[in-house]
Amino acid sequence: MGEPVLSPASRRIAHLDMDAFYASVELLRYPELRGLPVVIGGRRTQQPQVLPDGSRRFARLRDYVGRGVLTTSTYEARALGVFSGMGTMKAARLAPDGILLPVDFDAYRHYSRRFKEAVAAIAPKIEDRGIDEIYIDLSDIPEDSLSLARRIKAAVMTATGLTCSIGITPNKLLSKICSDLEKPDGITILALDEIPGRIWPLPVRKINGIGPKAGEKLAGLGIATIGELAAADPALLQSHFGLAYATWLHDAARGVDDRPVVTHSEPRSISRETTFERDLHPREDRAALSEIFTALCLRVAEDLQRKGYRSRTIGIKLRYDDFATVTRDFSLPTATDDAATIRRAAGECLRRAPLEKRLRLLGVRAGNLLPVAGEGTAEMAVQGELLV
DNA sequence: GCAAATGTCGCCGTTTGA
DNA sequence: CGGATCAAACGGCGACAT
Repeated sequence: MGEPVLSPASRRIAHLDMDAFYASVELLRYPELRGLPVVIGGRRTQQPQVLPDGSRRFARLRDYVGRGVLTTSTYEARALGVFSGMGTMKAARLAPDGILLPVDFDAYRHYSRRFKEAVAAIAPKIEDRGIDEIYIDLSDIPEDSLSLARRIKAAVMTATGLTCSIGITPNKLLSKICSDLEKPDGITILALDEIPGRIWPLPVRKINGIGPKAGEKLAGLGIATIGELAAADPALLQSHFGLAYATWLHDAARGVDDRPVVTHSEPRSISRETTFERDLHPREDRAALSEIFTALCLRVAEDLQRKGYRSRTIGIKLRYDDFATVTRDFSLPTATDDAATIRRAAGECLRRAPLEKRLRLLGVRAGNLLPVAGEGTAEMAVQGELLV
C-alpha cells in the first residue's frame, strides 16, 4: 500500500484514579469512621457488629490472626505506615487501633460501574484498567482540560459520592504519573515542555512498568530519578536490560508513549486460586487438597460458562511453604468449559509438579480462550482454519 | 515462621512441521 | 537422505499491575 505515513496528531489523554477506592466505598456505609485509620482486607475478617443501641462495633487490627494482606488503607492509616499489599499481621503491629473491615467486592463493582458510566456520559472513549481506574481519550472533545477535568470529577462525585484524581497529558504514560501527583481529589495537567521540571525529579519507580526488580537494578547503576534515566547512556542501559526494555526505558523517561486508548479487549485467561489456612502436605493432606482442587476447577468452569468462553489450555499454579511458585500447563484437543474436563487436565498438570514440600497456595487457570456463542469473530475464524 | 487474588505480557528453551 | 534452517506453537517462569 502506498499510504503516506502521517505523523500522529497530538492527543489529549486522561488517567482517572479513584482515591483509596475500597476504603472510600466503605466510608460511605460507615460515615462514623471518617478521619480514622481504616484498612480493608485480612481474609476471614469479621463484619462489624450492630449493638443494641444501634451503634456499630468494628474489628481492630490488633485482634487479627491469619495470613492475609491488606487491599487498601485510608490516608489516615497510610500516615501510620500501613499500605496495601502489607501483611495484615504486620499492619497490626504498626497500627493496632486501626479499624479492620472485610472486602466487599460486590459493593466495589457496583460503584465502579457507576463512576465509569458517569464518565462515559461526558467522554465515551474509555479504557478499563481494573476496578478503580480508567484512561480516557479526550482528543476529540472541544473543551479546555481544566474545566473538563472538573466536570468529570463533579459527575463522579454526583454518581458515587466519591473523589478521584485526574491527570491529563498527551499520553497514557504521563497521565498515569500525573494522576498520582496531587492525590487525593487532585487535577494535574501537564504539557510536554513541563517534563523536565515536573517529571524528571521523580523517582524511576513512578513510571508504570518499572517495578521492584528494574528499580533495584537502576539504583545499582546510580539511576534514581526519571531525569537521570533520561540522561543515561543508551548503550549502558542496553547492556543491562537488553535492547527492547532499554529502548522502552529511554522513551519512557522522555515521556514518549504512543499506546492508544483501547476501548475493547477480550480476556486472555480466567483463573481462581486460594491460599490455605495452614500449609498442606500433598500426601498427608491429600483428601483436603483434592477437595480444594476440584472446587477451584468448578469455579473456573462456572466463570467460563457465565462469561461465555471455552478454554483450550488448562494450567495450575502451586506455591510452596518457602514461597517458591511453579506452574504447569496442559493443552486440550478441543476447548472446554466443563468442570470435569478441566479437573482431569489440571490433574495431568499436577502429576508433573514436584510434590515433596508443603503447599500454601493452589490455583487453576484457563487460557487460550474462545468466545463461545458470539458472532464469528476474527479469532474464531483463525482458530477454525487451523483444524482444517 | 510474613507474603492475597486475579490478570497481562515478554522472554526463552523446546518441540514440531515444513 | 541428512543436515541446516525457520516459523509457529507450546510450556515454564518471572516481572509487573491493581
